[in-house]
Amino acid sequence: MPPASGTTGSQFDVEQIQERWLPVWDRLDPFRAADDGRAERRYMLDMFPYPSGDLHMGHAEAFVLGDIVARYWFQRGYDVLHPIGWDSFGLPAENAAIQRDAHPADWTYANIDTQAASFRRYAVSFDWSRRLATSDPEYYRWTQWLFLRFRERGLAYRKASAVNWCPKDQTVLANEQVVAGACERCGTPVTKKTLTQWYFRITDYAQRLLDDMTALEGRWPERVLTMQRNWIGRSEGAHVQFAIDGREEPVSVFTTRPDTLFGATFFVVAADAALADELCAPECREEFAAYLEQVKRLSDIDRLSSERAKTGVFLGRYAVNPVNGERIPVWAADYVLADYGTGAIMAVPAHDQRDLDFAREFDLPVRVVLDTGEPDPAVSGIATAGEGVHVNSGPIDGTGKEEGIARIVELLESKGVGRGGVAFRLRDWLLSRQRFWGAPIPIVHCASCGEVPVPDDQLPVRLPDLRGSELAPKGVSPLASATDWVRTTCPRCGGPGERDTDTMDTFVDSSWYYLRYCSPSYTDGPFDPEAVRRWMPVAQYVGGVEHAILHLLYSRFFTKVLHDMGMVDFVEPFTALLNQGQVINQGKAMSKSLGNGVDLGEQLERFGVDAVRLTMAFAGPPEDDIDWADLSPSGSQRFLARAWRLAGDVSCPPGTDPATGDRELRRATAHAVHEATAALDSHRFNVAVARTMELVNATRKAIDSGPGAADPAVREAVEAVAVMLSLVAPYTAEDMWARLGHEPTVARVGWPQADPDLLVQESVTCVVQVAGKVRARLEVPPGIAAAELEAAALAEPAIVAALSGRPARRVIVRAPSLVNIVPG
RNA sequence: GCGGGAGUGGCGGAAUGGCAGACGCGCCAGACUUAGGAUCUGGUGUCCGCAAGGACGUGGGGGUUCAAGUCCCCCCUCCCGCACCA
Repeated sequence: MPPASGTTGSQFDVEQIQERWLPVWDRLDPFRAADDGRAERRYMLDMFPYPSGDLHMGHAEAFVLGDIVARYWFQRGYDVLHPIGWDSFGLPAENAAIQRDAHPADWTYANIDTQAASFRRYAVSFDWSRRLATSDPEYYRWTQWLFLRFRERGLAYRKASAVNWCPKDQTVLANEQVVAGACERCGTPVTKKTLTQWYFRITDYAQRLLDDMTALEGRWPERVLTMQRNWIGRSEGAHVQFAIDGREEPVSVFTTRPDTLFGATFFVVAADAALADELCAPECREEFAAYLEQVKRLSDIDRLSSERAKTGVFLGRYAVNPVNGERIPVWAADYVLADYGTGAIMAVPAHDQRDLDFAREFDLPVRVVLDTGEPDPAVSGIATAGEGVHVNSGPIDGTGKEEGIARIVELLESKGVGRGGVAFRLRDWLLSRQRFWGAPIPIVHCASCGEVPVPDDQLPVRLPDLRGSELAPKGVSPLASATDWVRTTCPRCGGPGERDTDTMDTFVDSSWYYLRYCSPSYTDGPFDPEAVRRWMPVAQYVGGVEHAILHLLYSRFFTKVLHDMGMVDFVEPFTALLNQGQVINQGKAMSKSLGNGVDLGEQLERFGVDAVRLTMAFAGPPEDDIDWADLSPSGSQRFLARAWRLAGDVSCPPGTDPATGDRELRRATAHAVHEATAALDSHRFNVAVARTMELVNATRKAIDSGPGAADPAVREAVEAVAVMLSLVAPYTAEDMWARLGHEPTVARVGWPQADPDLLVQESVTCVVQVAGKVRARLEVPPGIAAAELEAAALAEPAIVAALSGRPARRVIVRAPSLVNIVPG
């Protein structure tokens, strides 16, 4: 039997209210997705958490915002999918396991249980039946399955190259995980190491990842789109072939300024590219080898330092400029990147600052081919990279930049030595990790068959049982030491084989979890295509901007691949994205070293769940950072108590027709509902709360000094308050609902409708301005005619006075709210 | 350097080109109280004024408009992202 009354007494007892309603909600399970086709479906997704410990203030902020959206949709009658799960593979679990001499799963699943309990108490409207964790074998089985499908399509492949290496975590990192030359996770400067690793061919999708962003315009934060565009980094230009003395094949370079081709005075190859080694003449070998050693020792941080002088060595070879046949020296340098374009460039020192710096360092010639009217770069040291008129450029002399580019590209194409084209900054996604706690790469290496995929019916390839010090980083994957696990038979020939000992980047796990939620226990594939058709794409995604590139780009890539495989019928997974701001304290990010951390559990203990949720929602626009020191959870608690007391004051019985109630309060209710609805639709949660507060104030006034507690309009108002509060302060709302004589749960009773008749005001305050300044106010009927309003305004004594005899040169009337008189 | 975003009371923040400062915090005063870190009421942008009232006011400067926090141009400051990508 659900309790038909709320907590008793006249004191707002937070603790008692929370204890009362939690078990009731457990029993009712009010937020399970029906998926029965009776209502329009909407998918509200929060970025799933990493189970690093208990929930913190940041989680509280992010999840309350998503929860308000989900609860609002529930109230509006949608069939809402609002799932929760855990991104539960990853390094911290391994470190904890080493420290405690335990298995990473012990720590991981204990933390998941802790967070789940906290989410329950925090009253997030999850469909708990869909709970998943990426470290569950039933989940990573399908991560492995997807990897194999990608491989079949040529989208997962192995290659040797110089990769980012974190010396502390003892693992490779994807480009996206290197921030300013340091490991995104631990901040250790990243070094390079040549290894054979697995990659996803995300570069095949670069153009589509870029193009499809137009559909996200206006629905995703602009800065996220910008960051992705920058990351993909599309450049237009030309590929130009340079013949090299003594080499059969020409070397192609990419340039965005083919119009400056006549100004190329030397040629540079990335020192760490295979090409440099190949091109090096025997007499330069020694010097080159020494230089290469020096380059490899540099960390990215040192290498990227902008103050650093250019370095390089001459390779003893010459390249031939295809447009003028000029022989130019070939150098190796580290300012050219091995993995962008072809790892080689034509250097035009007059019009590219980097090339100019290099030329000045090594006394190479500088030839101006574009007159921009600026000082000679050879003298000033400043390359002129803008617009101008071409000189010393044979057939394109006299042309500008645009035309010069077009003409050169034409010339190159006609001679068969180049073509117009694009280059992307985006690199393929390095997915192997030399770590234990991740999804094993389902490949067997066989001496006679090579790379052999593990057959689907043998998935998942489960992790061996390693624990404690067995997981300590040693530069190769801990899996390699599990010899019984590594040794296997080749699925193809039956001979001896060895398992791949790397695991997948955890971003692979999170690139498809939103699909798994649609059918979390499906056993015939990663997801039931029908369920995905019903729920996807995600209508609203909520999460931190720290995933602007990594997770969101990878998920978009996965979705497009799955689309091409015919498994989904959409190309973008997340229709709308909301980036919540950070919770900071005293102007700074919370941190242990600053000692300014705020403990979520302690806040919840002191102020109650609802007050903390309300404080987060009311603080300001959801995407702004909120400084906890500026806020007042105790003020939130006071407000909730005030709202709660209203429910105890209502004295007409449930079901009373409000039509006979006080019209002024009824209008206030309609107005509050109307405004709150608009605010919620545009994610202005703080404004929605403010409108609820106004209604509480108006209702208090009506009870104490208006029509009184027995007026039916009072009940109508308080019931509206309870429903509006059910999004933000579910405990308080539920208890109010019970005190009003209703059964639980208020969360599913439906959003109030504002009666349009009540939204029309009986009279409107019209502002009368003279020369744009307010000089009088008139109470007028809302339907007043413009001419009548103008006459009334001109007759107003204060207006006559303000005009002081001047005639009205012009009168602007915006009936019924404004009249502006422009004096002559 | 390139790109993105933001500057409104003591504070967090409101405001389809149409009454700037909603709502809240804080503060002041009052009521009820043995008491108040409870509750309720009123006040609270700045300046002048006893008041009525007036002037000024959304980072700075121009502009468009009957009317600008809002639109346009220039400048200043702050935050964020990228940063040898040829």
